[in-house]
Amino acid sequence: MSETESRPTNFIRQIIDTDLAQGKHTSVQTRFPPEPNGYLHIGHAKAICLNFGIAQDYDGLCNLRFDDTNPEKEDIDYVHAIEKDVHWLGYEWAGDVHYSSDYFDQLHGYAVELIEKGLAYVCFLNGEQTREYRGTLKEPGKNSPYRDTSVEENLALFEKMRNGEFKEGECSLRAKIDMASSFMCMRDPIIYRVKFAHHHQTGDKWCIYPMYDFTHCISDAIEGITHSLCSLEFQDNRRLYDWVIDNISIKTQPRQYEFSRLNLEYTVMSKRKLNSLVEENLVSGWDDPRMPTIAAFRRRGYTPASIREFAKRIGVTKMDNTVEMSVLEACIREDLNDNAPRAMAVLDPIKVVIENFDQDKVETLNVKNHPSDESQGTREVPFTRELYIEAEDFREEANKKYKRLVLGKEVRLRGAYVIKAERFETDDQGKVTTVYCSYDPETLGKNPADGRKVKGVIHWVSASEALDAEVRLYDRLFTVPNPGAADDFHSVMNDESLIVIEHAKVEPYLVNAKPEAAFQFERQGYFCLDNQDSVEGKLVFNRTVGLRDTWAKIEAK
RNA sequence: UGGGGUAUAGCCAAGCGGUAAGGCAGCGGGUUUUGAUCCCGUCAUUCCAAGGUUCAAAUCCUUGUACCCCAGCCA
Repeated sequence: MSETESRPTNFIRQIIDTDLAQGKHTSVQTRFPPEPNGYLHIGHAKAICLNFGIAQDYDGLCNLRFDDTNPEKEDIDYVHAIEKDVHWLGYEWAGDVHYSSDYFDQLHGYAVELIEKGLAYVCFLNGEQTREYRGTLKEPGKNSPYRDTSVEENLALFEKMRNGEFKEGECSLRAKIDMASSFMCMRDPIIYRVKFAHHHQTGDKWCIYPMYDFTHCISDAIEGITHSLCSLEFQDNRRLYDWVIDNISIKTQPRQYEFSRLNLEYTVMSKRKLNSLVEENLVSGWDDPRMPTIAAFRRRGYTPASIREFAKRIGVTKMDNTVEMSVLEACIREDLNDNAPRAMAVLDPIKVVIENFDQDKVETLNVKNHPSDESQGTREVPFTRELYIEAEDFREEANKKYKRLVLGKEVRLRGAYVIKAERFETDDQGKVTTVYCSYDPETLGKNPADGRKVKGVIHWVSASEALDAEVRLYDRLFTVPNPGAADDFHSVMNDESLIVIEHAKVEPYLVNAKPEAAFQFERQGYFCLDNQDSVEGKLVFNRTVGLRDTWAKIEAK
């Protein structure tokens, strides 16, 4: 696709422009810093495109850094999944992957430095007491009784913490700042806690782990990050970020800027809710095509370019926002309209018998793979006496607005002939099973010579040559735009978010389909082969997104 | 009067004292062997509200209002 050529403009890029113009920086260094405790979702994609996009446009660098300071919640599997997602989106990080845990020795050193400066102390208040001492939003906290322990003793105590001489929760290292600060995070925040946990990178080397606020700013400084971009909820934390940097002997001064997270209509983005969808088997897994995860979008048939374009279109601001699904859908349709080869598939088949076509003949038709892009070539599509068409494409009678096959009238078979419905058969329930037609052999690749107008065009496949395929039609997971606001999201789940069509009929050329590669099934939408369940002998297609359907609107009126 | 943030169309979003970009969605029309695509047209006399400054205000000032975030040894 042709991604919008113009460079995005947003308040962060304006800050960078100013910094560069004023000589505050000569180059730009950003980072994408996920905690490896889950799968990336479309909201992370926004952050990835922001950070890597800025690095690209400013000839700078963007690091991939795993913010792995809480081993209990993290797993090496997530780091691999995240690396894959970032690469899939089309980005390359600078040098090796970084980990906050790479800096545990240095972090420890800076903690000791704070203690030596009288700016940190070991506190033996338990969790409950710590909370009580912290005060409330409107009332100041009070000083910990351990706040005035001598530097020497704190040094010894911290050493004992490090050596595993205290139990988890027994004590913590706290920065000595201001228990009356209006910023809750400045009320002597805990910067190290005891955890006898095995770490996926550092093994059992440590039994104390640094907290986010202490770690992140120092990691940024160590890596020479110039602009540290994070989401809005860290605005208060910026005061602590700056306090730490200002009070340790480190030369670089990274700056933190905050932007708003992405919210998407009809889905949820919180890790907790996504996790329960998986845990409760409400979806098949983290990559269930209905999920908002990167892995799910990949499996569903979204392209990296479409996600990047989406990130560009939604912009970057500090405003709370909830983007409509239609923006995402427009991005993938735009890409796939240009790039997806066309094919024909019949999802709800009824038989058509062309009575004046030879019984055993298989005519090979050459059909264009793309209506306007000649470079995509043609393919061979077999035409036979018996075909399948979509059940909804035939009616015994209909008004002039219905441009499909009607008894006694003509319609064009896409890429083939004009046919006329002569009679039909139904089953016991009255459902049409077979339509007997005649075809006009003079209409292949041209209109009827006598000037008859045939305005309808329908898709079809050869009954004998078509392949069986399972087709999965996905829809939004929830019935309301903001399911996150519901008391119980279970009550607003869309029970028709997945419709499985077991026996769809697809044209034979689709046997060559590759996982995740898109096709447009003409008149229906964009589909790709499922990357998990499609195996030799069993084709499984996922609907990425339907075509715009103005007929549905007309019909609804 | 705890603090930190944000208010521009249905949804995103430009705008940075000189008279409201763009995208998505919608609506109307044209082309079309996909009811797709494509093309054309249309869509904020007004920027949360009310005052004020100014020749000129979405932009500056004042006072309000609404919404989001902060009291994890999570990130």
